[in-house]
Amino acid sequence: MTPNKELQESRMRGYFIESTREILKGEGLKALNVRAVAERAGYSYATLYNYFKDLNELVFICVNDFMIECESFVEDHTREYQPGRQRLKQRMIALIRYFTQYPGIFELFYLERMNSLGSQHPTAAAIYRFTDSLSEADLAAMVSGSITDKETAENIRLSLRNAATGMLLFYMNRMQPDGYKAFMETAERQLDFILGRDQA
Amino acid sequence: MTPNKELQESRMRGYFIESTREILKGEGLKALNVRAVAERAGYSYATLYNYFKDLNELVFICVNDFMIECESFVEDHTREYQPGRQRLKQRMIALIRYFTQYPGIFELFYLERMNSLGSQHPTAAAIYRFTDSLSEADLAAMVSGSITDKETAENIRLSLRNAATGMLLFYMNRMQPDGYKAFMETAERQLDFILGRDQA
DNA sequence: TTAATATAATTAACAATGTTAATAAAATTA
DNA sequence: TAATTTTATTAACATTGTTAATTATATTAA
Repeated sequence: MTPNKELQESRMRGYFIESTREILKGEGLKALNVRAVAERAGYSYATLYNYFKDLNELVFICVNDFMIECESFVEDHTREYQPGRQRLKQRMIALIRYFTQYPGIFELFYLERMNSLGSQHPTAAAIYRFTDSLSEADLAAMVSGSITDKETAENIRLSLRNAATGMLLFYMNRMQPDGYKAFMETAERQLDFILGRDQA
Repeated sequence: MTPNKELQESRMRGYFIESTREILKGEGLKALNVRAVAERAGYSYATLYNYFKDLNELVFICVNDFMIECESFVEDHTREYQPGRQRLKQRMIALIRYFTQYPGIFELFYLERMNSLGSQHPTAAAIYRFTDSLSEADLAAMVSGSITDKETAENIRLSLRNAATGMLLFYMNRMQPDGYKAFMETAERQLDFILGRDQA
């Protein structure tokens, strides 16, 4: 019987990745450390280093997973809409919902640790383009449907990105506006303001 | 001769505060630690604890100093303008300039460490209101001059705050858009978009 | 002025965390 | 089954924040 080394290794990696995911989703970055990850995975802290270069590697893997997860979440919540302005708004709302549900993931994406590694890291670049990738299709539809011109679409793209991350940053870091409901109402008003009123 | 205890203590505090300011402005948060602050101040690391509760206290003092400094910077750069939309735009540009000049201060204001302390801390609240306080007067002027209605002014206020912090966040963390000049052009376009074209 | 006391500063030490080196355990092969 | 390779664990080190113990300095009372 020839042991399947690759399968074994991939399982081991999986245990640590799953453990990291759970901590990040549950308690957030502050609670993440090598010993906590290893303990939850059922191994000693040093074992982790047999499968990953360092803790950051694990974090990056999770960031990529979360991006995919968030994208699916947004997709699932906007299936009934046609590409265009209304769907774009709903997509942004879904994005905001996802992050308020998992504040630790937002923190991970836009704050702290990303800092520690250089900006050229592919994961950092992917995060940078993340909200853009979510708005891309709808903006294209709006342009081709002559609802907006190209330049405005570009401004909307940037404004949406800043509005989403900005509002979440302030909401989570300083808990303002106070309470989820008030926050979502403000968010919706902001989105309407950026996306403009009916005009086509 | 009766020694002036208060003067002595205030001088000592000053040495540590100045040291902290220099490190934050120069090398940023990552380089800030108790031993570095104390060494630059010319004392042992433990001496710091005779004058400050902990490193965070020192950081908060600096945050407040930097807010005042930034406010003066903005004021100095917009003296020639009348209150209103044009000045508001210039004020935002000045704000962005200040933070690009001192990335460490931006990082300090909006990222990392603020996290570590609760959101109820008065310094956190002051940061939250910081951009609002800069835009307040001009927005009021725009409303009273019937250039915008109250609701729009409120939307502009939020959008400006998000745009400023959002663009800086992306620029500094991921160095995008590439280069200072391109960044400032994008920033100006964004501000124009948010503030709206001539309409009064 | 000098001994006693209070104040202030320093070194030693501890805890938490990331990481690596040395050792032990387990699995594989000859 | 012994030798070897692979994998996992414990020990250990570095960094950082913080506190305790110790030493040095300044102040006060005789």
